[in-house]
Amino acid sequence: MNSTSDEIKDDYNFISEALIDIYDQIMRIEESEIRKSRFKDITAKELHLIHTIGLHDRKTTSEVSRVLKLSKGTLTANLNNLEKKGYIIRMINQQDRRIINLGLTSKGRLLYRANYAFHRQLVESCLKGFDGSDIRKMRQALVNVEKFIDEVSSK
Amino acid sequence: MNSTSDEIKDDYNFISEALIDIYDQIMRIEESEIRKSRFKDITAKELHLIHTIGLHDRKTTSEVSRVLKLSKGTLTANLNNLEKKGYIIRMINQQDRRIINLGLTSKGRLLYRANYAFHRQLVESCLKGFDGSDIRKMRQALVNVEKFIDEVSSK
DNA sequence: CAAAATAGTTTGAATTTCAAACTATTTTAG
DNA sequence: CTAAAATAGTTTGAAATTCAAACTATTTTG
Repeated sequence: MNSTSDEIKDDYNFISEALIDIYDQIMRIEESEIRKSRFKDITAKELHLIHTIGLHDRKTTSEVSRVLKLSKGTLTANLNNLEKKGYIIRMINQQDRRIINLGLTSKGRLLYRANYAFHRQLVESCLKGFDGSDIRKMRQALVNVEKFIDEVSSK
Repeated sequence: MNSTSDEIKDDYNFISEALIDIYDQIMRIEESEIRKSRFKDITAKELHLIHTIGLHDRKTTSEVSRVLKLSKGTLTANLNNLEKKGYIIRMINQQDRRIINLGLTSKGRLLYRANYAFHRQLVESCLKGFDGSDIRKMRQALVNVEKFIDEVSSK
């Protein structure tokens, strides 16, 4: 297929505008879907934190605060909330007792999987009708964005 | 090109995970780039608000709070901040003097354009090496996500 | 083994948010 | 035509979120 430069420019604008709107909406819908389920006490931010803690990684508080770019104090507060609500557990590392390893409770793991399923659904709907080569393109686009982000942040 | 079902499944996972990370990073980098420029007093949220107010729309406070899903009180507070910092103006609507129409000052318009340029750069880097038909696919993917979001929110 | 470094928590202040009450204005219904 | 209802936006007070700095407990280093 061929395209004039103007048509492509128009696509760029469309994509740029759509991206801004879509992300906002996804965050909102992700939270509201979760709140319709048995996990009514969870915010989008907490979802993100639970996703970062992950199923089997036993990450430390410092690791998580570095990844999420939250101060250690803020993360402690967030973890207290999630612990109170029964989603996460703190485990003292027996090799180095300064360190807390983080894990999900069974409730936390259920939530993780529900959220993961939602993301999958979203990606599947996004790529509906795409073949293997289309999907590879999509992947490439994301790699490009990651590269762009790296370049901008390291300059 | 041909792909096995397993390869495709792997791509789905990659895309799903990448999307989660990327959004977070974009927000952060967007703010940090803006803060390196003459607009040092602006947060990512304020950037989003300025984008929503837009260059020429003269939206009302209610419209903006509906779009951004912020309470009217919260929006009033945000607008006060941006007004104090010289980015926006409130204009009393002379047809209906209850209504405030919102506009950007020249400083606000400069910021809008700088942010817009950043988004364009991002999208351009994302689509580097893509031809017209690839780009159309990309557009389709976003339309698909929008449709998914609409379906989920209306069900 | 004492000093420095590290992991995580606590503290106090600043910011952001919301819902509800409030003010000003316009629309509606009798 | 006017009193009541509705609407647009602001104010208020409380709750939640965040951060940096001080702090506690533990481990590493010299």
